[in-house]
Amino acid sequence: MSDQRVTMKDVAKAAGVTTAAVSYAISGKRPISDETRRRVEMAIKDLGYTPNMAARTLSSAGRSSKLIGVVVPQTEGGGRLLFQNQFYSEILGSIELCARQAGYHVLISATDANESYLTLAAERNLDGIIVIGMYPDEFYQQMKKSRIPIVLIDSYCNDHYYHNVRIDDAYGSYLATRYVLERGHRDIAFFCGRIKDNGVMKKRLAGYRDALGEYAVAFRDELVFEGDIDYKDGIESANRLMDTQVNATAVVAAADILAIGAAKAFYERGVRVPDDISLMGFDDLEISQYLTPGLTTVRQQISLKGEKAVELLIRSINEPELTKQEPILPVSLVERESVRRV
Amino acid sequence: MSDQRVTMKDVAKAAGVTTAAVSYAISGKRPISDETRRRVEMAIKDLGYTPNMAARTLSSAGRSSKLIGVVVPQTEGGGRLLFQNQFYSEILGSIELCARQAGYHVLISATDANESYLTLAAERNLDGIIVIGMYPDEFYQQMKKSRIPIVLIDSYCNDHYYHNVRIDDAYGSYLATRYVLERGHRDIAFFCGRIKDNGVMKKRLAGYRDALGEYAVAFRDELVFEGDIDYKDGIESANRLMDTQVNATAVVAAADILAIGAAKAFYERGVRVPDDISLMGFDDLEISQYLTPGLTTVRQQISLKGEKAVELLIRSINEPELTKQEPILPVSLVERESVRRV
DNA sequence: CTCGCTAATTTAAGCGATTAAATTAACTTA
DNA sequence: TAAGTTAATTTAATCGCTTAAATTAGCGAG
Repeated sequence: MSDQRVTMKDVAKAAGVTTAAVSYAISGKRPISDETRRRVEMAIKDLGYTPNMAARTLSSAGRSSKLIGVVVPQTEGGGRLLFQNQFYSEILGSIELCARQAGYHVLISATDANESYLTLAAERNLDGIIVIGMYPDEFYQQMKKSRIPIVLIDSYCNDHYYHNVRIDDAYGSYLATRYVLERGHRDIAFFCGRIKDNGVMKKRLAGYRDALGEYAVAFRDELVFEGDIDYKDGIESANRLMDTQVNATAVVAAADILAIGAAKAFYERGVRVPDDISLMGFDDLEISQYLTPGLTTVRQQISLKGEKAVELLIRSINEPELTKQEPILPVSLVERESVRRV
Repeated sequence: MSDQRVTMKDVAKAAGVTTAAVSYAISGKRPISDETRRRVEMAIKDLGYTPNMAARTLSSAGRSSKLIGVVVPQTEGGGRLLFQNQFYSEILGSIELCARQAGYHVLISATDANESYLTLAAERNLDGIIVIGMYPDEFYQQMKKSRIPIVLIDSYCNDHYYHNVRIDDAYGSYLATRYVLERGHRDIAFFCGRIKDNGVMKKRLAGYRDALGEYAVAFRDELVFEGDIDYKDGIESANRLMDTQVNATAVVAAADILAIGAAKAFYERGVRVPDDISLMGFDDLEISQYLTPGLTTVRQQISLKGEKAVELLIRSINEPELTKQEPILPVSLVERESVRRV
């Protein structure tokens, strides 16, 4: 009702100056006498003034909204959002934290990969966007039209408009597979997402092959099980593995959730991990250490990925001419109990 | 560089009318001739015009930003955000989805429970806020000063400024405990968050007591294990349970993540679930069905919570005088393999 | 003293929309 | 045919802030 919001005008009046002086006192873009600054600060405090970002965004030159968008993929199936997956929520958490510390707010969006992000960017005057995951090519074609800095996480998009934050997927997978090989396994199945449309999975498969090669183990097509990257398809792959008699003694999963699904399927059929079959994950989700048995996996510092992405995005916002950056974050093997010597 | 954004002025010029006509054509707040509307629509399409929300928010009367804030708690420990917890990310996902469908965007924030939300609300002209979880009293005192609609999820805050969306926690817990009792258990431990500062946990404890009472089983203080609501404290409680010789044959956990932690601790010490001890959860996180054994638990439709919250918030935005609403969502028991007859 | 110079502040023009109020055009109707 | 309606559009003010340009005051130097 009567509660008009406190505006800069009110502050100006209270401090006995004009709004311009208040603005300069706040931003420090022009020298202001100590006396004036003091009075302005007092007035701000007394009145409980909060700048209105809409006005700030609108008013000339700066044109910055201090808002960044985070685009999270949706599962094709519709319904469940992919970021119900631990991985996405963890990364989202760290993005929010870092962004806030840098004075930015975070808008989330999980729209399907249409032009709608373009609209979002324009509509909300986004200063930048972080895109998590892989998308169809046309998405990247479209997206750059926004003309704002964009950082991709876990994408193998080559377009040099975009910055990229990722881990060394091939090496991680190589590590995982080597670890299993070192423990005597030779018939090693590989569970992964659809190689065709997922650069991350392509790399992880490559790492698996590299390790096999190093141990002179022939790569066998029938040991590779593709599917969606969710629990269900982990189960699905494990069942297919058990049904076809390929006799693998170990499974390297290209994602922890696939491993978790697989573990469940094995359990259901009385196949014990690691006694009857060894199981290796990739990601090290928070849950993975609490599974029974604990999942041996490749750790990537998920929240570090978020941090780096924000850092890079903000740098790119401030340095528009910054050329494509692609930091590669480290991975490491976390030994738990799901793989055993054969 | 030369890419000035397309503004309403550009559209107006292209359509040969004034911005007012364009605005009315878009909003439909005044009658516009078919001919004009057609020309405006064409111009919008041709130029690729997207309305600028900052300007829209700023310009008079409406004063709506079509932006809602979602406040997610931070763990006291700092570091890890609580919404890395499946529960929060799942609810966040559904909130985003529903909000978007209703034409709103979602700003996330996980600041510690200071006045900063107040600032956020003012700064960004938020139309409303959804607050997930319990906060200290002063938080609620502060928050209502924002004068915008606020929907709390899982809070037992009585202040009638706030709407509330929750489940029947006591009943859920009653169901869980009764289920365990029905299977012959009499020494039933209860793992939960800190009762003192968590209304949800208080209710769930009450439900546990109710069920015990119904079966004439005495409530024993030493069977209640409090802690933080995370995996670690699930482990912690289970270890304490095993160390003190209280000899429980079953554990009812007031949250799935507590149950998951407990399962891990039992596993580590060679105590088998459900053979040696039965385990009951609460929440039915997505992961719970994939645990080994599958966790018997109380399902709450997490995403429904999000949907209801958005629905209620938007209703409240449109009907400012709406009196306090508190929809209670249903719970149900999901039978899996972690509880067995004794 | 006056002139220039610097520092601090004010003036005033936007930013991109919305919207109340005024205007114009096209019809009725008496 | 003049007056009265109604419908469609324009005019112009405004939202809360930023910022280029103008103004003012104070000061040292010539």
